[in-house]
Amino acid sequence: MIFAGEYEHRIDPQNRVAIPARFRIAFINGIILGRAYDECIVVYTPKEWERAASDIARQRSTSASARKLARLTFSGAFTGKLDRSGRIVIPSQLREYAGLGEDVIIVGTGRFIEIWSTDTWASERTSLISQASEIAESAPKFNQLPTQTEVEMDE
Amino acid sequence: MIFAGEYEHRIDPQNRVAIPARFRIAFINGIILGRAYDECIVVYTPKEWERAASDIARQRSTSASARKLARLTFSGAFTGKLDRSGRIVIPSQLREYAGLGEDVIIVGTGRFIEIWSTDTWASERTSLISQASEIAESAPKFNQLPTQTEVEMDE
DNA sequence: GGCTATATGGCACAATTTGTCTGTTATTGG
DNA sequence: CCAATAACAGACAAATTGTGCCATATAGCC
Repeated sequence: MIFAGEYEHRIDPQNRVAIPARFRIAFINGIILGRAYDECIVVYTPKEWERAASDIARQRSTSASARKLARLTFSGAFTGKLDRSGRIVIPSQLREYAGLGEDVIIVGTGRFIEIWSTDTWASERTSLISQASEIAESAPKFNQLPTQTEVEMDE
Repeated sequence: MIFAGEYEHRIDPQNRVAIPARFRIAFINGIILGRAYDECIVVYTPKEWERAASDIARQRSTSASARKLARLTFSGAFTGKLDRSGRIVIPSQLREYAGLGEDVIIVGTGRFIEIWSTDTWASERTSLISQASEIAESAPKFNQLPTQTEVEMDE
């Protein structure tokens, strides 16, 4: 499944937020929330998470940089599952990291989802749009996923 | 099982600390605490400990650095098991080494867990996040564990 | 306009964490 | 060698937190 679109949602007093209904089938086997490299939360499907995590977990821990990468990646990752009404709990560490208030924006970004604070997203969005053609130009041709790693386009 | 997330816990007057409930199934056959290469305690599953230990023990003892590594690793390792409420006793040597006070942070870092003093972790965490992109790029693709050493992503 | 499906608020139960207590073992001093 | 005290390990219990379930309201769609 390819995730796309922006959706406005609200975090309840118990730190839960509803995943947009159209995305839920992708998370029946669980959901992984991670600290993104940007000021937001990444949401992985188990499959996508495995792809991102297994290489990192396999590294030898005698290397300091390997340990750092593992720590960075895994310390910010939380596994969970949807409740009966399609919600997930947002761990406080991630809420704080992404500066989430009550209102959040859930953004589909292809192979995964992102959760942004409304304000942060607003400025990110503006900046993206205004730099659109520069961004498109800088598309890296290297550093791609293996070609046999086919992305499933439908469900 | 892949360990992930940060969890705040407290050491009781008898130097015991609870392992986060979601991690416990991995330790039903025992638990090994070791002096980490960084300022924290590493927590291995028996399986993972065996893998790490045999890697080191296999080396020729004609090499001075191999002997030192073995000494460093094994002298700081303690075996134990969880009590009925999922707690382990932290040996005083390790407590002192990691500078643990009452409050500790238990961090999942992939194949094992780490126990940090709250303060030390706070600064490590900040440093990791601020260097995130450098760390991500420095990821060594070499020096991985054998591929047949599959990392189990789910329970 | 009504109906279906989705989002959100609240509530109750269950599980987890942590503090305490007791029994046992080891150690030290008489 | 025995006894007393201190440390440790195990078990128990309570309180807080978290999780799951249900009900209601809202929005979108036919």
